[in-house]
Amino acid sequence: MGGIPTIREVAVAADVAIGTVSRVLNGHKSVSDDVRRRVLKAIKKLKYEPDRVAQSMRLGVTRTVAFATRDISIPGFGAIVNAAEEALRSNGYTLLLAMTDERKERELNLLRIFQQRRVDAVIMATSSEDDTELSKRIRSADIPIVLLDRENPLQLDAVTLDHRRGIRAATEYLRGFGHTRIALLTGNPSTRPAHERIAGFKEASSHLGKHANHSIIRTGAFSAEFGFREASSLLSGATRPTAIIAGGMAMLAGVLQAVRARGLKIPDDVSVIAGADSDLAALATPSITAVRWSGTDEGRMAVQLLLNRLGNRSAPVQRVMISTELIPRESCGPPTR
Amino acid sequence: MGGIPTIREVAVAADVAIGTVSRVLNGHKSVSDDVRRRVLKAIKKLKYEPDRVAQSMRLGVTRTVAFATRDISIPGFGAIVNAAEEALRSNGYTLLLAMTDERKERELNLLRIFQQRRVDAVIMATSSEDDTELSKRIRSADIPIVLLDRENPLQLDAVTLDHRRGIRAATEYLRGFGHTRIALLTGNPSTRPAHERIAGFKEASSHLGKHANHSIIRTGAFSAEFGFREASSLLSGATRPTAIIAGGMAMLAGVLQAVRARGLKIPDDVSVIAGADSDLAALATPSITAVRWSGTDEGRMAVQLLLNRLGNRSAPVQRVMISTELIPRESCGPPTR
DNA sequence: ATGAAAGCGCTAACAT
DNA sequence: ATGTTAGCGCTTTCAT
Repeated sequence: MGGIPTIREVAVAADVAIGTVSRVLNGHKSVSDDVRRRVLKAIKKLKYEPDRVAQSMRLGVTRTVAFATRDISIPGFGAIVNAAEEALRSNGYTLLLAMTDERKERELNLLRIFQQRRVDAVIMATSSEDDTELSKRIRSADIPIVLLDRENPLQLDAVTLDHRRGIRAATEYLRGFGHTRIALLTGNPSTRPAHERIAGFKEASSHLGKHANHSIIRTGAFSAEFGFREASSLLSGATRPTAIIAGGMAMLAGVLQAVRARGLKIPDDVSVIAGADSDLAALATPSITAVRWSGTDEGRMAVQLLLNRLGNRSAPVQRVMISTELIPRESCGPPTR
Repeated sequence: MGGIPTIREVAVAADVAIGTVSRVLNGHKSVSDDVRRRVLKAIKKLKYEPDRVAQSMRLGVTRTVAFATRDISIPGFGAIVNAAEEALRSNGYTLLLAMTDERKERELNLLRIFQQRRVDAVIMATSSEDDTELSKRIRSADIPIVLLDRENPLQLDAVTLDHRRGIRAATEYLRGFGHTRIALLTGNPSTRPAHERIAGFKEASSHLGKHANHSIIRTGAFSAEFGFREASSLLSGATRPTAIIAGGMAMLAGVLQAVRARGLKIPDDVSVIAGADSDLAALATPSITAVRWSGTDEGRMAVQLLLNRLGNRSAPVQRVMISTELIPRESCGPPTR
């Protein structure tokens, strides 16, 4: 009584039964205009707000969706989350955000938390697609899960990115300048964005004879640190690559740093392509050629799949691929050695 | 029975009363070892996970905190949210994220949603500090609110940033090169980060005579678009500024774009300072001098204040200011006209 | 140490 | 058209 008003207080104030208040709240037909008015007035007077927790409990749905991502501070993820939150909110859902830090323990832990909180669905990019424990936990979670740029487990809905085509285009673009010693830096090949990039990279070189193909592939992580480390080691080697593809969302910063630390000029000494677009790529001097896609579409589509799934739990698996395109800028030119 | 197991099923499986299961779950002392073992076994066997929704309902606390920000895709906000989520999670809380889009309607709407969802507290940066309707709603929300880089309403806890000192240092730094025609671009002066930047800017010029001070201040928004628009107009004017300070998180990109579009060189034609650090500032060529602070500290501190408040609702208002520093890089030099 | 039961705020099924 | 009530899953008080 002193605290937050409940439906009961509204009922008393309007002199009706609580069931009637509930009916008004939920727009049921069979309520007389007079009663409806009285109830509405009482609601306004008491500043009553329905308790979504109680509703969740009663209804068995929370209208809450969890979004688990590696690290929201990575440029690019923000746009996805932004779009997802907006799509979710306009459908009456609320977004719950959690960082996985790309650590399996955390993911497992988060899955439990999501389960306990009874979220209606989750959107996530797992750290690995072939860890059996993780896969098992994911499949046995009886919450709909939409994978983000992952395709395993296969029975899950997923929105993926066409990295393969993007990196193939990037590689062909570099070959067009005459590059043969091209390095691709990317993440753990057990995740889709890494192995698809590798696939696209190889496809672009498949017509080449063994002797003409001096491709270098370094895998490990999608991070800026990894990009810096690998680019540094590559660039200081005797037969350094004439072009580098930074195959990760956050990787470009590390690669640029390494290039700069070695006093090299882009594109004169080394050509660079970013596997994901960003402010940095667009506004660096020289600007960096990049593989681009719409993070907004990605986030929106994930929510779309989710909503579909929530509407029909037994519908067939949904798979949507977001297209990518190469945005040529100033960071590529012919090799000079 | 077919679905998710409840405490009741665990009780049946362990052949005890549900109250006893609850006691085991919550680590109460008075449970015999034998019973505890049986209960634990039943929990494991059934893969029982306590329902946090039911707990919330019973306990009147959700262990959920809402974070409302303008746009999570703005570089800089990610780090804050990241830090906040981590701090929150390690304290058993879950983060609920929502975008305000810097629109009052949305903020009002979000406040309602947060109230309905019975979040325990909210962290937010409001779009305005002097809108009476918004202020009233905020003060009347009976949820603890921690302001982020805002200081009104005054009765709220807040973590603020020392923009004043940062911009004063930036301005003095530019004056040290001999600049007199310096432009400050920043957001709506009704918000703290804008008026504090303006204050710092003015402080750095206060010793100057009227005739020697050709400062230009343009306010409106913190966005890249605003930065682009204002920098463009300033740069194409007859008496263009010799230095520009981009006083907003997302603004640098717009300013750099404008400079580039006019074919101007930094720092030869115009010196540039960013009011917030970013990958872009650090790795642009030339790299951009920036006012820097720790977003991680900012996010963590907000959570700290929240936790304190939750521990004592009637404690005095808490105010913490995060320090800033100027990171000199390559984007500033003497004016050349 | 453990069981029984009330009750958190709500919706929906059942009465009238 | 409206009132009454069971019950969602849990914690806690009160018995024993």
